[in-house]
Amino acid sequence: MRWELKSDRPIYTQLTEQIELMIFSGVYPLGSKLPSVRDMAQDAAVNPNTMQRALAKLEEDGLIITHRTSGRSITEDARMVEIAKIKLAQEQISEFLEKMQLLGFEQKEVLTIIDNMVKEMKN
Amino acid sequence: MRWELKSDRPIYTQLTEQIELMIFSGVYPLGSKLPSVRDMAQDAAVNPNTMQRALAKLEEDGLIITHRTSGRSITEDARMVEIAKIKLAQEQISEFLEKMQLLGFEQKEVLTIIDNMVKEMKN
DNA sequence: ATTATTGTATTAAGATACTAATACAATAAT
DNA sequence: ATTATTGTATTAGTATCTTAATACAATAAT
Repeated sequence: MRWELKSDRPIYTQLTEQIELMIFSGVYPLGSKLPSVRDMAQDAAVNPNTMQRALAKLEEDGLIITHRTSGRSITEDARMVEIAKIKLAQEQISEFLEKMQLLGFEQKEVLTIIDNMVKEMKN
Repeated sequence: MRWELKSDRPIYTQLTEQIELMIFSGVYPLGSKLPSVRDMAQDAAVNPNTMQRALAKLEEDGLIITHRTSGRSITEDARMVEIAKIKLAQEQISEFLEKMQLLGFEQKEVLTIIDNMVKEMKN
């Protein structure tokens, strides 16, 4: 695994995102076992606690399951993954819309502007 | 002026946003003079430096002009205000789209999801 | 029963960011 | 010319967040 870790944001956040993506994309299939915290930490050249913190978030969201003394595994439940994906998206969107609203933009306006920006990017 | 200052985000950021909104909404009309840093700081119950930092951002964006020893005023240029408003929106949107992309969402998907969320909110 | 491996809790160190205190500089007002 | 008012620079204190070091606890493996 190639870890992309920049220093402009917390390491653990980036780890969480990247692992989450690996789950979404099937690098870690449903029900498969994860390496130990220590191994993953070493692989990412990071302290075990940092990796643990990254994993804790994924556990909160129900993506991975912890077996006290025999490691962690990805959930068997495909819906869980889908739900997590959508939940994540909605969190981002809500946060974003709130900001925009705070800045005085109507939701309609926001949609229009995004639509235009997306169209422009395609050129 | 009623300042809404929570402690979950930097004070200066919140000040900037609120002043910006006041400019957008005409509370401070084009060309009008702003109170002194010290007065505004006292009004918001904040250290002058904090208020100054908030104002610095607005100056960067060309919304306000500093007259070395005779205070600050709002720009006369209506386009400046409009540009600032759009710039602000685009910054937010870019940042947002990047995040979503990082999480594995296509821009089309993003538009669809937002569209649905906005529609749901209206119910 | 012992050992090795797993996750976890606690504490401390380090870094960063925010705010405040203070002193300085420039100039408009008098 | 003096004074009061303006913005600004510098420094320091405080808080918070992130990461690491270390020790603990539970149990699967032997």
